[in-house]
Amino acid sequence: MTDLSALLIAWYDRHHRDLPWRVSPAAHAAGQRPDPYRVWLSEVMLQQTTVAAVTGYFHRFTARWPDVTALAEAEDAEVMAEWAGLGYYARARNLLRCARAISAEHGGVFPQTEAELRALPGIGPYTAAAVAAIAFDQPAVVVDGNVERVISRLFRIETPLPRAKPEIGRRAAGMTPSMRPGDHAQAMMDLGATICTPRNPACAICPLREACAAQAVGDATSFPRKAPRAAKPEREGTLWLVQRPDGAILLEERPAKGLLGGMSGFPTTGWDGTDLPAPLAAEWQTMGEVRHTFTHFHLTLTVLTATSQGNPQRGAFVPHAAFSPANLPTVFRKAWDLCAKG
DNA sequence: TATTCGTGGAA
DNA sequence: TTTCCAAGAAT
Repeated sequence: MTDLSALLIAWYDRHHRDLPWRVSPAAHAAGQRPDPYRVWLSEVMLQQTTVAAVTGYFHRFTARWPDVTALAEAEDAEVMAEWAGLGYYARARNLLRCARAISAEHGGVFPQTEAELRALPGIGPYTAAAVAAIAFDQPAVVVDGNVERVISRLFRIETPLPRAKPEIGRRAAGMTPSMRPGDHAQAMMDLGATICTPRNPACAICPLREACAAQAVGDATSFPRKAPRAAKPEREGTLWLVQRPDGAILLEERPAKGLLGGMSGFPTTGWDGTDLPAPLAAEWQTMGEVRHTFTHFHLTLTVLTATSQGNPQRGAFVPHAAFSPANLPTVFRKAWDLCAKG
C-alpha cells in the first residue's frame, strides 16, 4: 500500500497555503519554529470560522497584544470589543481565561503536551492536538471538519456524523506520521480546504486520488454522511436605541453567559418570550425591523428610538466619542445602521 | 449524547 | 430567499 502521508506531504511542499500564522515547510525545514501564541490564537479564531474572516482579526490582535503575557494583562471589555463581529463570543472569554492561566500557572510559557493544553479554557480535543502538532511537532492526531471530510471520502465511511467520529479518529491516527506531524496536520487541512472541498471537489488533481474509495465510485460529494438538521424556529423582540441630546448612546453589557455573552449592545427584550421592560420612559419612534439569523434561530427585532436624558433602569450612556458600532455584535450593528440610514 | 453558541460568503 | 457550512468547545 502506498504511504498516504508521503503523498500528502509531497503535495503540501508544493501547494501549501501561505497564512499569517504559519511557518512555510521550507522555513520549517531550515529550523524556524512557529510562535505557539500565534498558533494558538489562530486555532481559536478558526474554530468554525473561515480563513478569510479570521485574517483581519488575527493581524489586529497580534499587533495590539503581541504575546500571551500582553493578552493576559488586557481588559476584558477591550478584548471583547476587538472580537466583535467574529462570533462565538465564548471563544473570546475563554481566550482571556486561557492567556491568564498560562501567565499565572505556566510562567507565561505554553505547555507542550496535548494533555496540558487540553486542560486550558477554550482548548478542546482539536485545538490541543493542533497546537501540539503544529507548534511543537508532536505526533498528535488532528481531526477537524476538513480531516473528517477527507477521511470519510478516502475510506468511504457510511456511518453518518457525528457517530462516525471514533472510526474517523482511528483512520486519522493510522495516517499520522512520526516525521513532520505538524506539516501532516496542516496538509490534511489544506487538502480539505482547497481540493477535497464540500462542494465540487477537485478530485482530478488530488494527490490521494488513486487511494480514494469515494472517488473510485465517483461519489465524493455524498461524503461525509450527515443526519438532517432541524429547522430554525422564528423568534422576535424589541430593541431600544436611546440617544441623549449630547449624542451619548445607551448601551448595556449582556450577561457573561449565553448568547452574545459579555458583549456590549442596545437594550432589548428577551428573544425567547422573556418580556424585559424598556430601559426608560420616552416617546418611542418605530424605525423598522432588523432580521438576523443565529446558529439555531431566526430573529426579527422591532427597533424603537427616542431622544432622552432620563435615568435608565438598565445600561448606561456612553459618550458619542467613545461609541463605535464596529465593536458591537452584528445584530446590534444592523440596528444602528437602520437608524443611521433612516 | 444533544444542545447551545455567530457570522458572512457561496450556491 | 434560503440553505449550507468553516481549523469546535462547553455544558
